[in-house]
Amino acid sequence: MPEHAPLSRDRVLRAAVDIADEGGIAAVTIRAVAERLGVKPMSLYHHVPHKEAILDGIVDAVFAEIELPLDEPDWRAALRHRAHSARTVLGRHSWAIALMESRTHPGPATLHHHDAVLGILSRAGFPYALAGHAYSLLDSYVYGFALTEAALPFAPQDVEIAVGDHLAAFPAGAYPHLAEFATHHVLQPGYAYGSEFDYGLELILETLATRLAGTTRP
Amino acid sequence: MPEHAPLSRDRVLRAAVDIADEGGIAAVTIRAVAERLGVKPMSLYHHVPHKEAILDGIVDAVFAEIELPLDEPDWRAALRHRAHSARTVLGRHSWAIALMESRTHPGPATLHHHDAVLGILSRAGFPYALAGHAYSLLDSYVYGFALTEAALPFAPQDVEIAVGDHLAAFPAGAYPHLAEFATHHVLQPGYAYGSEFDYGLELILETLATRLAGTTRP
DNA sequence: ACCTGAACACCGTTCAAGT
DNA sequence: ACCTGAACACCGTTCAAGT
Repeated sequence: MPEHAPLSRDRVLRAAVDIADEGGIAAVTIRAVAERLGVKPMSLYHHVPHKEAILDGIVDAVFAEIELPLDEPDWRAALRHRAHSARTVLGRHSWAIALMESRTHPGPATLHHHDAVLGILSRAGFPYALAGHAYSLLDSYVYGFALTEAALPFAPQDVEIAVGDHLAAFPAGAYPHLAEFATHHVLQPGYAYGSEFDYGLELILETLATRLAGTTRP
Repeated sequence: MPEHAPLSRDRVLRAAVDIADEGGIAAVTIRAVAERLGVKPMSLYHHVPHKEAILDGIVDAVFAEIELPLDEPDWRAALRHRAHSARTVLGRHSWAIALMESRTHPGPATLHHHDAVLGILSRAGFPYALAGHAYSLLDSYVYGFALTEAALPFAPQDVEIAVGDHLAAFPAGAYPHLAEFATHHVLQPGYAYGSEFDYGLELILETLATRLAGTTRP
């Protein structure tokens, strides 16, 4: 049984990520992590100073999963790849989005991630100011989209039923634009919120390309 | 003393918001809310079914604070105003950003907010598809920026000191692009991460305006 | 109707004790 | 060195009892 491999910070973090994926961040308790590892709660404290460190650690572990195409010469392709990967990873571990807000101790994977993205912008010839704009805009968009997607009041696959139920529960005429938008757009066959991601991403990348073309490094 | 006004769902939610503002979302416990209201923990259950309902309620209360300029004829001005207000409100209650991810029961203020934004887009002549793109993009950006800003590993006012410390703690050369970007841009006088918000917002609004000009309602 | 005391099954964490 | 049992000060919530 791999359960009895020696305990380590890494095994603690992996168990915590698995528990969060299955039951949300609230399910991550010292006692639950210990039980999954076949160990007593107190044993964890020999590998991790306190629960906060576990939370910092699993956020950093999530960042480590995001792919960074370091050998991609085309900056737009590289940033597109990073954005898609970030969205996939954050979709798989949606508890991590909420956790980011309160974690102000970036780990090595997080710092490496930021370093790599700045490297892509630098090699593409973005002046510092424009690189700052680009990074802020792209990051905000990607994390924000993941947040919005996670907060949808229904699972993406049953939009029709869920939105229908929601609308039926509304006081008649209380949210006219919402009702109109739902019936004429969201409830139409073929609609999927997820596909909005690419529209926004491409709009941002295209506009940044235009602005890059109009500058030179100072 | 207003402490002895009759208890109500509203007073419970207001107390919960105040506690979250002061001590973060973890400080919001049934017992703490009760104590602030000068009442015993069990009394809250006569006005709120369980703690989850308090969390749903305070997220909705935060949405209610965001200003919606319903009488502004210029759609860009209206959306700009909404975005600035959302950012201010989410900055004041940064715990709410994290909470949004797990709240899938939108309250009346949240629904009214979405309805109003869709109304602005509709009156501006956005076809359904473009309205969907615009809303997704703007919302993702605004929430994502608030999230990113809240997650900064230092208070905005002491970037210089904090970033300096962080860089000093790095293994030499471990994050070269980050170090270069920090010394040549972030640490320069006059830099403030907060001012990135307007760059991204205006880029999005401008590009949406261009795309709106190229469409007609189907 | 609204409020509450006691109790239950949980938390994270300390400390002293085991190997 | 690594692991653990017992204990402490907390949680949210049920239930029966008070006004």
